[in-house]
Amino acid sequence: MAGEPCGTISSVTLVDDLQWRGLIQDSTDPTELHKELDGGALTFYVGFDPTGASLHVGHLMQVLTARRLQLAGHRPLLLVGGATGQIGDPRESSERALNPPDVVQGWVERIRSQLSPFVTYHGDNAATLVNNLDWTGATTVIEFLRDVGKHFPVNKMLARDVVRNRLESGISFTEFSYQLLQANDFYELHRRHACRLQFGGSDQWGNITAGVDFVRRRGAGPVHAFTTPLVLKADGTKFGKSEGGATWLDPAMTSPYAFYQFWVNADDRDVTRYLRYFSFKPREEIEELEKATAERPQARLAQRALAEEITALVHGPEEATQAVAASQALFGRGSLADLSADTLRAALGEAGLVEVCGELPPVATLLQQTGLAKSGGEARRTVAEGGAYVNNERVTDADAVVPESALLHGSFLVLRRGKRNFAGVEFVR
RNA sequence: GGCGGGUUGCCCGAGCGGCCAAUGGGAGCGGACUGUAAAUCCGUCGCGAAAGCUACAGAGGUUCGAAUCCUCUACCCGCCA
Repeated sequence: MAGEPCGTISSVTLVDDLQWRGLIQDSTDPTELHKELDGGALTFYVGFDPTGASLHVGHLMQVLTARRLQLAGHRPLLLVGGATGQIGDPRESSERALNPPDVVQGWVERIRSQLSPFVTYHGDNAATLVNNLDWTGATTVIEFLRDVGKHFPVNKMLARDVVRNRLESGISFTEFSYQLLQANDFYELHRRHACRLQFGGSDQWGNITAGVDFVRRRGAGPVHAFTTPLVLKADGTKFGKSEGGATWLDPAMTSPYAFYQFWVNADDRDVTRYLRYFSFKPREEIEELEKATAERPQARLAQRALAEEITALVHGPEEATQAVAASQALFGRGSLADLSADTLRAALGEAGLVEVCGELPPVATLLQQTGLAKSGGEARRTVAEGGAYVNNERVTDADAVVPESALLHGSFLVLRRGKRNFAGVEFVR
């Protein structure tokens, strides 16, 4: 897992570094923020709502920024929203479906353990994992309406972008109330842990400033806040999606190999920005890589460096090394037959290896069994389109059975769909 | 509470009794060109080898035949109170 942070970055440079990286989109008071962040140890918080079984690369922005602040000597409170996750932050499009409480509870546990390796729990600025259900769960409706609700003018709440946009299509009182919970979180963390800073994604700006105001209205503070920018892709599609799904941090949902591939495939126009956002490499090194991308984009040096670093950070150095080796083996120039059995097995293991016993089924079935095609029809279509390969040779007949003589090292087949989707078959007699 | 409008495939959105597995766009997938990049062009896009099966919010009904008509239920959106 991620290495133990140990305050090595000089805190004098923190705000400059954050700014150079483009990590600060909005902030409540730039001067004050500067003073706070470049001053002594400060307690800050960032929240994650359990809206699924795992965090994904989109959350990494916040996770790694928290790590960055801790490395600079500040004290992180990582909040998992056991309460807010049961309510749902209003989104632009439409009302969310409520998830059952026990399901949300399960997700809370998973996300807590997922977050924990990114920060350290030792030293003066040890991190703490908190759950807003701890203070929200026991509150009565009357208390909440008196102590929290009273400080929220509905006219102001209605003016917020997301809410305003939803007035046409409709918004439940439940979602409308969401920002009260988040605002109250900031107050509670200020009260309990002397938290003085909250950050989050730019879509959280409204909720965050609501919290800043709320703390002040209750006579506490002052507290500060900033947001990180939304990660945008040059082609306009959503960051974090790849091969038809989200790129998850959970290795069971997105393998370390697939995770590595996600970063390796970054667009030239995006990769330097990603390096600044996500990498912990020093500025000079990142600038070198930017130069390399400008001069020789086809070498993909920046993509490789980024992919290896982030994979190591999320899945550990060993998994990262495996992913690199597997990628080299599969995408390398050389012939597959030249790879040693161990290398081949390891590479295919990363890409996804399926065992087949008895007799080899036709190619279409293999494509389906390895997950390269979702259905038999899709497998056949892929072959018809000329997108199916066995051992890097295009397959023309979906019903063809691969002869045993084609098995590499007597037992392996390398299946490929399109240019970059690999899977392996291990034939067991 | 009353009245009216809506709910279509991953998303948007046509269809308004047979010719509809359902026009079109987007996303996705494949090919060509490349650099595991972008842009572009081409193809493809419910499940099934096929026969066929399952689908147009849900449940019933009318009909030889329904996504299309009727009834009820759920949800959404308006207008009036």
